Amino acid sequence: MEYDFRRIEKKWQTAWKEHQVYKVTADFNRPKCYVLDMFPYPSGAGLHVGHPLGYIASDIYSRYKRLKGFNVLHPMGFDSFGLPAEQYALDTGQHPAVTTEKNIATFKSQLDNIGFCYDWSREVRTSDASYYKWTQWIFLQLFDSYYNTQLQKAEPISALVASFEASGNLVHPCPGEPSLQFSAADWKSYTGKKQQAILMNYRLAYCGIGEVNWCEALGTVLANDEVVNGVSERGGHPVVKKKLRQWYLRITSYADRLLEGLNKVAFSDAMKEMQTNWIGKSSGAEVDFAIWNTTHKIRVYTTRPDTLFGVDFMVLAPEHALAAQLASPDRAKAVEEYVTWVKSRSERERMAEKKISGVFTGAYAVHPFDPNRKVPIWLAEYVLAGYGTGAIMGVPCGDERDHRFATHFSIPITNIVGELYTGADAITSKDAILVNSGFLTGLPMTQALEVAIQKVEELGIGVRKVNYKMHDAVFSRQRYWGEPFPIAWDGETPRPLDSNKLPLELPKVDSYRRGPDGLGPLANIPEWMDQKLETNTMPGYAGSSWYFLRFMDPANAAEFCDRKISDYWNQVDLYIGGTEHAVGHLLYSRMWTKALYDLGHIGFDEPFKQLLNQGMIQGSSRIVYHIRGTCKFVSQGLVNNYDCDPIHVDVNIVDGFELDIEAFKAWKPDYSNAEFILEEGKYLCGSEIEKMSKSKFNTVNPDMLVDRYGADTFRMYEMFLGPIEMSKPWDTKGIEGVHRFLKKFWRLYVGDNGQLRVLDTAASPAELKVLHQVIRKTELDTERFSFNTVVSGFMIAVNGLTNLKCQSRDILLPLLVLLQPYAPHISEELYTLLEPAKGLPAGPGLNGASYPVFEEKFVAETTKLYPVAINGKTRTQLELPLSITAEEVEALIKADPVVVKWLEGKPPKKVIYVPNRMINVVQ
RNA sequence: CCGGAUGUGGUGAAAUUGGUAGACACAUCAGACUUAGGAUCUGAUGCCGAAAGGUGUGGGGGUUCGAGUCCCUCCAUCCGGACCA
Repeated sequence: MEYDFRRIEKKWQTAWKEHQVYKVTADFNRPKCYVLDMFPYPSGAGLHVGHPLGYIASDIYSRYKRLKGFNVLHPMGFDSFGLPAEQYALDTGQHPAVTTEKNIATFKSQLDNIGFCYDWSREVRTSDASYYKWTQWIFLQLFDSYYNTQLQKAEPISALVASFEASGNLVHPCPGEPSLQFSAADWKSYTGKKQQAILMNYRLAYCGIGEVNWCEALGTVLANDEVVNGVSERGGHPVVKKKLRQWYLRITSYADRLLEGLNKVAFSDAMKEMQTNWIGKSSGAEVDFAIWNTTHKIRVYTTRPDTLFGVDFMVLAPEHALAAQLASPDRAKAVEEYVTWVKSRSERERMAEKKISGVFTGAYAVHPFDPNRKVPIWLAEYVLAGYGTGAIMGVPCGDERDHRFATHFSIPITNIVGELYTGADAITSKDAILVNSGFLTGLPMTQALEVAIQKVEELGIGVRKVNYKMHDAVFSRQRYWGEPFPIAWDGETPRPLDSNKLPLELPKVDSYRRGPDGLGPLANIPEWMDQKLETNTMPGYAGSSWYFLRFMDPANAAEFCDRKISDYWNQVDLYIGGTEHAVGHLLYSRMWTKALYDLGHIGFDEPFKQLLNQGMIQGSSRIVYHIRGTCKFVSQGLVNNYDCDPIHVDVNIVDGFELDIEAFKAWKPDYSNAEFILEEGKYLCGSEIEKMSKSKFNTVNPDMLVDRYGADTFRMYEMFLGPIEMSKPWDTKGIEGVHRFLKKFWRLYVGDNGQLRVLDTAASPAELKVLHQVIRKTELDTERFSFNTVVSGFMIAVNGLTNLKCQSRDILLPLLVLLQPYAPHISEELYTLLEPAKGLPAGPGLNGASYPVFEEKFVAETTKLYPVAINGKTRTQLELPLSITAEEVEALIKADPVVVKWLEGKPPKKVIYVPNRMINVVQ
């Protein structure tokens, strides 16, 4: 009987569903394990082979942990709010809820095909009102809280009000407006409106004014990467910076805890580094520079106050409040032109720009330590308004960018490091001894740093300052398909809705066009506006910042999650997803977790104990070459003879590199009359490794592979491709090898006649050795997420057992348990054949089996085949007992004919013997 | 530009602490069985060479008895950079 994967897989998927095999409950007496995938956005394109990579890994790990006796929570849901659905609605008029529902159905059926062990009874969707009710509730918690810097934790805003009433804001300086100071009496004298405005500067979720990339023609706000050279990527319409009222999360208050928290989680060093760099903590000072002949001051932030005497110019961000005012009459026009130009550029473009640009304002600042020194003030796009104070002091001698700037604009450079500086490159090290630096001259820079800061503070022209590159997260979008804010406006003051009014449901709209004045589409609804409700919606990361909590208690109508239950399931033990979420999603969910912890709603302050990043599966595109001005296509090897354009062709109609010509003609009507110039009777395509995407026709649908080879083959092949965290191109060809393995595995149990081959005969030592080797490998490598080597381990074991003609139940039964996490269907089928009384539905099935225990004695060796190297090059091998002594080895080696030959009769200088490793003879 | 990652046969890759480079597969070639093969099985397969042997983990340099692995340096590719999710 052949391995009939189609019958087997359908049968068990149905049975597992019917018997609710994967349903889990919080069982407080059992050890738990929470394994989570980053839930997907259900795009209209459906799953391609890149998506399931992480899901297969987490499924294997979940099943493995279950066999090891853990109560495993392994849920799945959908991040179902988002822009593509809204864009699709704009284009086609279909409601996002409808397309989203359809897309989710596709995703689910595709996922079910692969045989995942999700507990679907726990499914959540961020766009369901029953879910976003709690997203809104958490938002209100953040709105109603502030960060107590004394206690380093969030507290209800009522505690802050009490403190204001007792002692003004002395104890709690304002994070949003540091210069704000008031007494208890002041506070009590303020109007309610003013009090609310002050509290807004403390709230963890707050309202402010922000700049966005506004595209009038598209009627929408664009992301940085959707803006290219000042115009929209789609359509090429002009884009301008527009000021809008925005909601923010005060994530900067958590910056230090987000940094410290990295010490208690098992993320990769690369991931920790990325988050650390994103937070970008630095320390230094803010220093005021007076402006020549005016009363204005420019405040700069610098991490290198020790180089203050090397200041040769200042640069303001073109958006800086003083930028326009500073320009001298003769420079005004140039300044204005420059500012206009920069405003059309995205932050990304500005940072990536290699060409140096800038404009002199005509104004000068006064050097803070030397009132006679005039420092020219420039504007340049390399200084960003959002970082630090939006102004820098230019020290060309000590900073590479400043050096390039000074050189480009021929600004004279002051040397403060002496001979080290040759005029060619900036000296960025902190090791130099300062010269030409007033009271700092003669000090090493590291010491001067401290001296300079003290002097700055002493003179009252600045303060010591810790700075973060990270800024508060914009939490509102001028979009439709997102969570509405539970906020109603009372004039200028936002009022939270009562939590018993939640959820504030997203209303149906007739049009998804923007509202007036850059407001979101909700502004088009009269009933919405009548209630003065907020017209923004929340961003994509709102729902995904806490979904791991809802999975624990998904149906709870009274709370976002029962505390007893979240205490049990606790942190996610293993979180799997792509590095593209390295900073955004992970930092936001870490912040939300910390805030919920501070407010006493959960008992842990890091959401993810361990993080595994899967690599991206790239597409391997296929290219055909169209001869310009004809309907002919030329094979890849002959392109040089023709004038042709490369065209992406659907990879699914190419076998390896050979194009299926008939399929190509049928692919698009334009090509029905195509002619081909072949080489050796074939049309060969070119190839290119790039991101998998529909537009490049290089996506491969898992359904097709599951249909052709089965889910078990597909699962194992995805793992077999290579290390999970590595990016690699997809190549369908290799799947045959894994499929052959499963057929071979099947034949180990079932003979050609369809009879079970398994007997109750005792296992031989050789068979036991194979079994225990594979137990060890599977266990060790699954624990360290080296799934690809586990698959080869299985292949080696099956090759070994086939050669040994193994039929012993003692070997073949435990082997099924080992394979189950990787290939659950074939394992379940064979298990039921071997153990009819324990298989479903009579018993718990393989899911209830327990993991085989590795025993060293079955794999122990007494000898080792040693490689023998002469001067580091392996020349021969020698089988020696492991118990042999170094003296004995040396004697044997000196007598060995091969060794003697290579030494040409001369005695060896030294024999290096590393037990159980190798032998090296040094001459 | 900034940040992160990765470079090993024709291809995907493997290689506890530095210790036989290329396990396991794909592809290719040869053979067996077969009416047939896109089934199955056996063998070969880094490169140069008839062989002996030489050479080989992106390039260059270093440490070491010994380097894919450690150090320095250069190059290439991929991913991310705050309104795509």
